[in-house]
Amino acid sequence: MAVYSTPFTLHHNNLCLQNHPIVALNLHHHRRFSTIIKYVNSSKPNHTTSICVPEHELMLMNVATVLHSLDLTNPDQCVQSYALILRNCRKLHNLQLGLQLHGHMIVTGVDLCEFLGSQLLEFYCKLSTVDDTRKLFDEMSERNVFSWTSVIGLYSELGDYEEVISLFYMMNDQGLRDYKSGKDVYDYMTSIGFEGNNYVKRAFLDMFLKCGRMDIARRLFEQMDSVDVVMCNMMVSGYVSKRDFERALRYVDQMRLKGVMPDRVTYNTILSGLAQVGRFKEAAKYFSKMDGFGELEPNIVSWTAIITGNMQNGSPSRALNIFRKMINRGIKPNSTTISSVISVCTNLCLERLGKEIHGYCIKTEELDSNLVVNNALIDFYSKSQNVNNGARKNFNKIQHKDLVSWNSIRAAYATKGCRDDVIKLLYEMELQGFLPDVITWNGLITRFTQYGDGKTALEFFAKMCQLGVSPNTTSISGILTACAQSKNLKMGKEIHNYTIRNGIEMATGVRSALIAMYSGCDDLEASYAVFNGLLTKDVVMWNSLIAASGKSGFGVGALDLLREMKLNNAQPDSVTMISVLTACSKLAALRQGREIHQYIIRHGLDSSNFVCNALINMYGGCGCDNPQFTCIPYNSLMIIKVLDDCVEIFNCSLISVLYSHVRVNILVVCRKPD
DNA sequence: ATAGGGTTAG
Repeated sequence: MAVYSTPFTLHHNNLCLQNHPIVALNLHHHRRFSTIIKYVNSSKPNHTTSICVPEHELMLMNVATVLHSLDLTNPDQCVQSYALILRNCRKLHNLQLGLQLHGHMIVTGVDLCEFLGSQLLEFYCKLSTVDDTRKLFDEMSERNVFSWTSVIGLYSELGDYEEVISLFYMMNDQGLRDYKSGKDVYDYMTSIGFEGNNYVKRAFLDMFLKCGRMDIARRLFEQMDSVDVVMCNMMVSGYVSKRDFERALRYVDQMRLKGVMPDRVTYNTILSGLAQVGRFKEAAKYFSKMDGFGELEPNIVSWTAIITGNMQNGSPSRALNIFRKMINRGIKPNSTTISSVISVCTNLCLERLGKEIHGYCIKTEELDSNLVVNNALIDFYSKSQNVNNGARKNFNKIQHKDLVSWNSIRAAYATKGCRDDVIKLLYEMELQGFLPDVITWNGLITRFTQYGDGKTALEFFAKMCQLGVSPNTTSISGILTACAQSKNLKMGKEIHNYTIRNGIEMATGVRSALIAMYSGCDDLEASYAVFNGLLTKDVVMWNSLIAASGKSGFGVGALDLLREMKLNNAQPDSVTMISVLTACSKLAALRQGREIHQYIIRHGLDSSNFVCNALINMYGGCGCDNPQFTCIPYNSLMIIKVLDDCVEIFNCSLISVLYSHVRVNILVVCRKPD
């Protein structure tokens, strides 16, 4: 593991510090102290001691010793000691000592972190006055679920339901949704027969729905004396988020029976749910139902739901078409629509359109200053290789940056392979109080791999593990690709073992990455071994092995696999075609290439531009000149024509040719030469 | 105070 030249202290990992002399000394004190506390707590104390010294005095004496020996340069150890004493003050009902300790904490300036704060608060809750407890709670800068639970529990015991609910809303606002503390409060309130008004019930309904406890939510909903459209929509939304559209629709019927008419929010909820899972036809049905229906007329939310649904389900060009239709209808996009469309531009490498939309944003104050829009723009400029004048400018513009902003700007530098800039940004971010998450590391791993620097990608993977961030399947696939890229078979094998030990080798993405890793490290036999070891072989696995064989120069094997695949009743798809065509190209196997071409036409796989490009490549690789292209479908010929024009007129390299309905609309995306 | 659409990895 390389040592960074820049300061790099993202976490206080104290595990490795235990051998440090000062720390060891402190640990010694800590252990001694723990023993005493354990002894004080013990229900059967040692007779000789307990007879002559009362428990409280013993406690005081030893606490004083510990406080004097606290090593203030080791915050972690201090926190542990303070917390331990506080816990025991609580158990021994020693208010005075706890207050003294709080005073000591203020004097020494120990950081009231989430953990210590929650311990101190719990002490105040149990032993001190409500006012003092509340004062502490309000002044605490970091609150975790335990802190909220303590203070909510306090008010619920006092029977101050208004305060319980108001704290509940505050907790939800801060993004802390804790099912257990909510359920405790709820159980407590129902147990003493407190019914609560509809406001209270609505707050609980919200909580149970967000925790996915449909059973409790449903019971609560049925107990309501009266329901309004908002509460019905909450139920519909709950089922939609569970992807249970049938029940969601049943609630729509039910609300009609109760005399509540579904509104635009009801339809938008269902619409967006369907669009998010790619059920566009049904979504469109609801959309057209709303169309021309006065109050239910699709609004910006309805349009945006359809656009993002298409975007997130692999149809970005369709998302763009819908966006254009929306603009033509005179509907003004807002920040939500814009950020989604910028993401489309990023994915399709639509540089001109992206810049046009950026221009539109600059003219509108609301869009220009929006965090999410600017985050999307950072990524857009990063993917179009414009770091300093694009991504960085938007990053600097953001007043209150969030983790996404930092992740995006770092990825921008990673795209260019700037390792030092990335490390500097990690350090700067830490100073701002943000910790890197799994997306941070995955972003760095994949970008550095794409740049061709698998070594740095591996370095960040190690750093990620060292900091205790658990790798997920994306991290694993990424790091396997990095191993292939840097031909690091040893590390690749280690990762393979890791996946087996942790039971994550079953994920499709990981399996195909394993196959690609071994072939990339020139061990095609191992790729075959992984494949043969699979119990079920889906088309993705076949494609992975075919691609691996082709790339390793074993084209004959790739063609064999295609035959074998058909015999095993696996249906080849367009990805299969691309791989086998590449193999044919390398083998100059024109006869097989033509056969595959026939297969492509028979199965209608020629609508993908990638397949067409592979066909062009195959005929070219087999030494066919232009006349031979007559056997290529009409759309490919057009692409070639456009490609030639492109090179001739603009003198640029073609990176991607996109078309939805080729005869009608061809879109060529170009990149200036580097 | 309560319901619908958003950005970063793959």
